[in-house]
Amino acid sequence: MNQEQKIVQFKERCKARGIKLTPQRLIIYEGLIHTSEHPTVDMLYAQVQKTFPTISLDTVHRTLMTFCELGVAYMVEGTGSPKRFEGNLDTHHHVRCVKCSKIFDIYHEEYNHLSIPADVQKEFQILKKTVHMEGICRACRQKT
Amino acid sequence: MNQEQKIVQFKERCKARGIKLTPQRLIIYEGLIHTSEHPTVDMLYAQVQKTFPTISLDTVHRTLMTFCELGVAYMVEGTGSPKRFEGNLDTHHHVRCVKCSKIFDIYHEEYNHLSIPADVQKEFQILKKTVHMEGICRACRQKT
DNA sequence: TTGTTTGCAAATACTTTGCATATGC
DNA sequence: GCATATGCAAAGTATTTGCAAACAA
Repeated sequence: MNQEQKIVQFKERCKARGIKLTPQRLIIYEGLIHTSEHPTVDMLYAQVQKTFPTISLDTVHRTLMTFCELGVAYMVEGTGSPKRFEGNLDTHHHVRCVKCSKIFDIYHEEYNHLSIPADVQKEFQILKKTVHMEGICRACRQKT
Repeated sequence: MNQEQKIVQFKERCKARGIKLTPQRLIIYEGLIHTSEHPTVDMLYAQVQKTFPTISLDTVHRTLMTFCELGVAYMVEGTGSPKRFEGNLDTHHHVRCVKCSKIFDIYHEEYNHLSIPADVQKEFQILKKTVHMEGICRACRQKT
């Protein structure tokens, strides 16, 4: 799905859920889907502020949480703060550099069809299933 | 490996790395491996305080970080704060309840032998590879 | 018009740092 | 004895909350 289509879908989903389409929400959504760097609240705030100077950090934070509930954004798994977000809903996986904290997307068919163990199936209603890797990226290895 | 053996191994690893074996470190380590609830710093602090009342929260925090560097503990992947830790180093995976934040261990052979995509292999020195699931546990489903 | 959302400010939660004292080796 | 580790306090960062004003529907 291209970004135009995503925005159309986003608007529809807001309407369907009775969530108001404010300019803040739209611009935050656009900021989120135009980057692949899995931004923190602050990173997105800095970005959005360029075109919408009066927005508050707080609104960015609350809006991202709303997006997660709406199902139009994900919070990226990882260890610790700050939280990282993404607007890419295609099935994919992550690898995070433990030195620089950059997160990269992984597309790998093998990971998309993992079975869920029967005992987990029984106890949980599974919402998300991803492979998460940690390591040291090339750039950070060369720094040392 | 049973817990006695883990403690022996822990002491050896401290000595090998030139890390001092303080009573605080030992009691925090014991606390960590005697629970399966993937505790936060605060949870472990509360636990350890029962037998070591003068310990500081701070020491618990710093000690857990030291353990992660030593490789005798892991920080559990997830979304947001507070950090969660575990002393179980056997290959396993996690499922987290998005409602109550409880984390459960998953042992599933299929997950232990996932290949690493060639392009990831090229860019990263991978240190850890786990399957992470999110969902709603039985107890939380029944609450609603 | 009406209930939702925003922006601000203050409060809270979590984590890190600096330093003097204590302690394992 | 000496370098590391601890405990305390303070600072720093991240997140959440309460509320009046603004605004989408």
